[in-house]
Amino acid sequence: MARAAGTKGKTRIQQEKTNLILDAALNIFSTYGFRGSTIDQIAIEAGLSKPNILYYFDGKETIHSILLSRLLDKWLEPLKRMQDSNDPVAEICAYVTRKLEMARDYPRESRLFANEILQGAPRIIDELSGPLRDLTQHKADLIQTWVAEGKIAPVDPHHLIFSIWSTTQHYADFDVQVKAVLDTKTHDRFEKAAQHLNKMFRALLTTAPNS
Amino acid sequence: MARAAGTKGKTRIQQEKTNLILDAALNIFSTYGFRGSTIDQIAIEAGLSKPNILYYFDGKETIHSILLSRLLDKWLEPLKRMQDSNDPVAEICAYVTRKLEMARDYPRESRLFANEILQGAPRIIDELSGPLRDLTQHKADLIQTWVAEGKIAPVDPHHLIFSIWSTTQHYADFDVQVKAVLDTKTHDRFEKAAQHLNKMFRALLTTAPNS
DNA sequence: AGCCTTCCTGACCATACGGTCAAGAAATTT
DNA sequence: AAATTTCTTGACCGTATGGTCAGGAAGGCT
Repeated sequence: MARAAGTKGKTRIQQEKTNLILDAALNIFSTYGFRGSTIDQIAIEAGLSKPNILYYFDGKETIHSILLSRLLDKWLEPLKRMQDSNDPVAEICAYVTRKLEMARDYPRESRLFANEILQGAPRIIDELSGPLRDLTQHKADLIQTWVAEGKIAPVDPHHLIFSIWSTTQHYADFDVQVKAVLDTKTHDRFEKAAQHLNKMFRALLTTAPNS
Repeated sequence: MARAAGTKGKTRIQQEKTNLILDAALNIFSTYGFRGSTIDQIAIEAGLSKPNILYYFDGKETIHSILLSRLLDKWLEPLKRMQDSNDPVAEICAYVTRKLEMARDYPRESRLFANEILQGAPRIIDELSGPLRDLTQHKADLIQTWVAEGKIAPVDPHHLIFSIWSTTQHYADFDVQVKAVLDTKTHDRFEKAAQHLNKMFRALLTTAPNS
């Protein structure tokens, strides 16, 4: 009988509980993946009973889909904001910075997404082949014009984007490994990462076309 | 009563079956993660019965650990092979190439590893904090000497290594997304990736120290 | 062939999990 | 305060899953 399918459905208590549940579910799903998570875990995390969870949502699958669809909006936003500019290098570096900040501030979302992709993206393959592909193509075209105009060094736009995605999300998805490797000096890893990535992409984009 | 704990245990039939099972298990575990995989799935994949799987291995957990420990050796090898050289840039780029080839030729291993890390590395955190950390530190020191000698541009060795790991493994772990975004022109993605990554890391390592 | 070891499986068990439901507790409305 | 709606949960159900076991089949050795 799940009441609140949409977020902005109804009563005050529905608002509170649905948010509470979705937040708890995000913790669990991002940590253990879809199959690795149980409704009981989510219930405990949220401080509610299992039937109470099922009162607000139709089922495990539904909760997961809601989290995924919410995520995708937030996920594409930094790329959307990359626009034409007189200083493409700065524009791209700004995108890298935004993406890294997302990895720092929304690691749960990053891991939820990574879990889904890793396991073949069964629930969001359509989003990937549709909106994500279109947006990426659009921005790749933009980058291509920058290359054509000689504003940045020649570069494969799609693979540039892949490099940005992978390097930034790495600090969320592989955080355990990053911390294990860096060990004690782990506090400023995001600042160091920002400097490094900025340097790397700047170097790539400003290299002389020859060689 | 699982007979063959080690690979090189016993009879011909044990050899064949353990290899068969481990291969099937790698398919399943790398696709669905540990919790998302079932012994029945592995059994079907291997063309054996569930009790037969349990005859050769103590349990689901054991099979998974064996795969993980095997993986780690293979995983660290490309980095181990990065040695001091008169041409550090070539040395590092060769490492990038080797790593990308591993992503291309051993995507299952890459995904198995990624699944484990993503979910907090519960079963290999000791390996990360021990051998992986030591090796990484050792190679970071090597890179640092190259920087000190002015042979490569100043760069944070650890974050350089992270960038190499993330960009190369991306083509295995996020292959579904890569293919969805590239769509039709997907056949030569590894060649294009190799060119792009080579260019990127070469640019980073040969940039003039100023700026 | 006969004997012994290795290999294989159907049937079974205990637990975990997703999900349901009737009935009661809180809110909210009148 | 009574009536109505919303919220909550203990008990329960069917299935899936990891794992066991006794007994039989197959392979190897003399």
